[in-house]
Amino acid sequence: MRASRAFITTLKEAPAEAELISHQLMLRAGLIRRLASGIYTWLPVGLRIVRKIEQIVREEMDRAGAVELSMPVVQPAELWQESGRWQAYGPELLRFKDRHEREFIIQPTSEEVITDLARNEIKSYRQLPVHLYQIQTKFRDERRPRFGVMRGREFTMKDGYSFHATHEDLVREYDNMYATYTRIFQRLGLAFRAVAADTGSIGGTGSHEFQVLADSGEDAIAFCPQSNYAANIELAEALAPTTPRAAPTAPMAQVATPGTTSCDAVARLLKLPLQQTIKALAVVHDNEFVLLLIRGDHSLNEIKASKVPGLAPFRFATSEEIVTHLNCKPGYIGPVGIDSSIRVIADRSVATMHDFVCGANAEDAHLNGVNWGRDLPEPNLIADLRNVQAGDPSPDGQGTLDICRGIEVGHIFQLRTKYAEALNATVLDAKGESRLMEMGCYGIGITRIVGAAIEQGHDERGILFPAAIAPWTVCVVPIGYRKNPQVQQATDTLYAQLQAAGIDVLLDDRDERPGVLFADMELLGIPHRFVISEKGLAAGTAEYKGRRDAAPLAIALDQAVKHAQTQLQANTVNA
RNA sequence: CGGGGUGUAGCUCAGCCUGGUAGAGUACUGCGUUCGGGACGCAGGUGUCGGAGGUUCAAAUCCUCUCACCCCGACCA
Repeated sequence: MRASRAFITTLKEAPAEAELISHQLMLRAGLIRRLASGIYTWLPVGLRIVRKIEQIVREEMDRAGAVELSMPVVQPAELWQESGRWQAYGPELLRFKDRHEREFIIQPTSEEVITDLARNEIKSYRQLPVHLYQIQTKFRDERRPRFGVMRGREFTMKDGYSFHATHEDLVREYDNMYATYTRIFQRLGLAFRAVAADTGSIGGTGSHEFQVLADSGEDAIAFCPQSNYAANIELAEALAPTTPRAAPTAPMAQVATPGTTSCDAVARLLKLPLQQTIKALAVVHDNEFVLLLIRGDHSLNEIKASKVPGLAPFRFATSEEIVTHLNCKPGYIGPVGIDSSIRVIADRSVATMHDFVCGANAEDAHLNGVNWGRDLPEPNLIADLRNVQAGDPSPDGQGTLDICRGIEVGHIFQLRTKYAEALNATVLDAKGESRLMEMGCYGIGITRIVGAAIEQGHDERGILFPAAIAPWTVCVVPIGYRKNPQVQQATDTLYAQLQAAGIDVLLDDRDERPGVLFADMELLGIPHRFVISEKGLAAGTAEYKGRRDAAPLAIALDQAVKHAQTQLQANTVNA
């Protein structure tokens, strides 16, 4: 393609709306333009990237035995009412009425429609397994759209759904998808990690997220360098300390801590390690006031807390409620001397502490040297309540955990019979008996991948796209294309040769100074560049430079195509 | 939804406090010079100052309301 026809609309400065580097670069490179909050136009250059990602996903899904279909973006409310998600999904589900006052939604996913299709079309176990997928526009009315295309409201997702006669067969397909997703993200040229994920209301272990590793990611990942363990921090188990609780060595004493409300500040005031303090978090479940105890240097994992039997759903108590139940302002509350009707749930690490520090339930005061059994009753319940942190033992017992951040770009999930049950999707088994179909679902955030790839690959000059998803893999930049006939002829020849070799090449024929051309090609992240100049032609060479290379290389003109092919080959192997 | 912030030329922003002719850079158009790293000169076009109401002789500027957008926290590809 010729750059003069490609609708390249780059910006020197990033619009003020963008905070994240990938968002800034996408705007500057002219990949997207914002239409409304969380809603973007994909400009021609950006769309090329999206299409390349889609194509890789499509090829690998097809290779894995899935078949593509397309379901409507607009779906009738009835199916969503039948599944219960009309109520459960909440305000993120965009609803509207047609001219007949009938209610509709714009799909955030398509479990209802696919299950409806399956129950109508699939009657026998002999028709199974089936795996159907689509690459479609989704809409989720996010509370807070941000980071451009990484958390937009309208986005493109590949969503696949598989149907099975048995759970064993679902597990087989789940493993198949795990391998397929691994291939897809490898082909896309991304550094990623598959991590165990929360299965929410379904339970069990059947869910993995595929996370692109990036410091700006919204998710925290706990992984073990010594083993294969990796999990979303929401899920990663914090093991109970192996050393038993030590005997008390000090009497309990009240100490004055005026104006000192955080564990950190208390520890500094008393010159004690933060690990010796306890923070009490007051929550309310179904009108019951409950105290959760976490070690001072730990943070509460709300997902874990909401899984504690008899605690979900919970919310944090208000200041007024805290004063009512503990007769003390927040900041100085603790588990000692409280009404015995108040349940105390302690994190595993708290349960083995001794001689610890906690709030005294009196303003400007804490207690030091507190010990379980002696100064207060044993906790009503001991549970895993905290987020793991770096240095914690790995749950698989094979080393210590480290923490990194990631961007979720894929998620695979064993749905089991949740939707089949809600929509009564059954087949007859070999004995002629009716059985619910087992279901899996598998998502890939196509448009999010563009942002994630840029987040992972950029420098001060712009984007560093992996060759597989770059808008063009090679560009040819002539110096003096419109002024020097020799340059023009040599450029056209190389361009034609590269095209004939099946390479996706961009010829920058724009009537601009060389600096502008170089700057744009680098901003766009095109991985390979040839420069044709009068100087080079005199020596019979073109100049080659990889986007990540420090210095250019002179290549004989008749070797240029071969050189490009070699570079692309190397690039593919790397990816 | 709670907290913070911003709306002035396509883009980045100044002007607002202290009311009085709407500005700069960049981008755009024309001409000339320049041409291997986002050139230079000259000339030119560019705005309902987010919107509505109010105060005032006079509002981008002060007041009220409203809308949009961005950032920080609870959800998800």
